Amino acid sequence: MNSAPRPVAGGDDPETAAREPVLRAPSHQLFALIDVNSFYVSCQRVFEPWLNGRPVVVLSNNDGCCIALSKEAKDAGVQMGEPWFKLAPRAARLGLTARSSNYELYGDMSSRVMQVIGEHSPQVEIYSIDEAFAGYRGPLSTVLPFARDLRADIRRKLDLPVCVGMGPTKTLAKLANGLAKSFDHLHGVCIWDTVPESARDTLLSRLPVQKVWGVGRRMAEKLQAAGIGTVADLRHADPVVIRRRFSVTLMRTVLELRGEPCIDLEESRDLQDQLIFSRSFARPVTTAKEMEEVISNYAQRAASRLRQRSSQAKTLTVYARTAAHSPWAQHAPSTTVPLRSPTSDPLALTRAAKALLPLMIEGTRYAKAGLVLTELSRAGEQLAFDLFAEPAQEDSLGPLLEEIRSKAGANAIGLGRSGMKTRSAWEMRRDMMSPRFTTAWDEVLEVSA
DNA sequence: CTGCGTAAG
DNA sequence: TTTTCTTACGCAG
Repeated sequence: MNSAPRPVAGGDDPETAAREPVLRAPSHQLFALIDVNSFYVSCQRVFEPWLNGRPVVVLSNNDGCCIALSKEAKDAGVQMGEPWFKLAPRAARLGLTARSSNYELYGDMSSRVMQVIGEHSPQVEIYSIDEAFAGYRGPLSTVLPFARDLRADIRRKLDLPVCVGMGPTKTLAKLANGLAKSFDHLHGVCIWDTVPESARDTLLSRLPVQKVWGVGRRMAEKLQAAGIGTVADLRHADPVVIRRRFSVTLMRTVLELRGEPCIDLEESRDLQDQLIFSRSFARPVTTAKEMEEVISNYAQRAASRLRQRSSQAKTLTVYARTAAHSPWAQHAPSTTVPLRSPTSDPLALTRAAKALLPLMIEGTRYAKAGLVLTELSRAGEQLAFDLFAEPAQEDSLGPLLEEIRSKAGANAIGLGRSGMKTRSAWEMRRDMMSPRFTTAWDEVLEVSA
């Protein structure tokens, strides 16, 4: 199912191949993995250039812990995931600057990055907010210039630093990207095929197996127990044995490490399987009244995401839970509500989400709540003979709310209690926000020439 | 099919 | 190894 087309060298068209057998340089299908260095930090720096060269961290929602670190912050000993309240006392001494995460800004910068990549390659798979795979075919001699040019272009157009790794498989492109990041003399670009054979094995026999894309901590432990500790060990392992003792996915990884492509470029996953909207609260929520406000708010934000994706949900799951290791009573109520017909209507979703309220235990200290929307379908497609299909009238509210929000801000309007302009106690803490430089007219960066 | 574990960034 | 959030996949039952 996931097997890739073998890379075709030169002309796959027999007629062409016969006519010019020697004129055509061998052409390889290669993969590039482009990845922005410390993406969130780099986005902040584009608009706050005085942060360049200084230790900077970006904090998770609620200003909880560090989710992005500049190189300088790493060098200063700041750890990924470190809670901000522990770091704050040392921050001044370290010269450390923190920023609340600003996903609007990152999302906007991300699409600009993807667009530039698209100008360089006809096949692009957006892999995450800051990473993309791109297909490349052409003679080996043009690969390095391609990668360098792509990197320089992103720097020139967006002022973002990226690393580019390339190889005959996605796994090797990932690996090469890691090398590009670790070795300064590579200047952010590494082509696996140009790494000398002798250097490859030395390199791989020093890399712990966990560095491989798809091998996490658990798998690394199991592999270690089987005597496979390094990437080189894994590459030399018998694929059949790996499939039997571990999994078919890991076998693909082994083959990919050997240069045999097994994982396709997925250019467009046109419809995601599910949409999750969940947030921890700045302060615990203990009453049904407050929880109603929370889930109404979440349902409306989930609805607008659904709309942005031109998608509709048939099923909604709503849950809340107490903090994982709190000394207080634990509770994790959750319920799944089948919706009458696929919808992205904020009213319908809000109504459904209220099914959580009777399951709550009044007085319990809930720390987080969320919605899971599943059985997604494209908006507009309706089941042929759905007797219960909602009339189109219910649909008109969503776009209206959207329009008002985009003009007046996300909290300008809402349904029921969630429409308050003043911030509620449970809402995210974002004390160190920088403006939304690229997406909100009233926060646009001012330039003085 | 559902729930759980693993992995990713 | 998590004090974040989101998505996906494989496996067991």
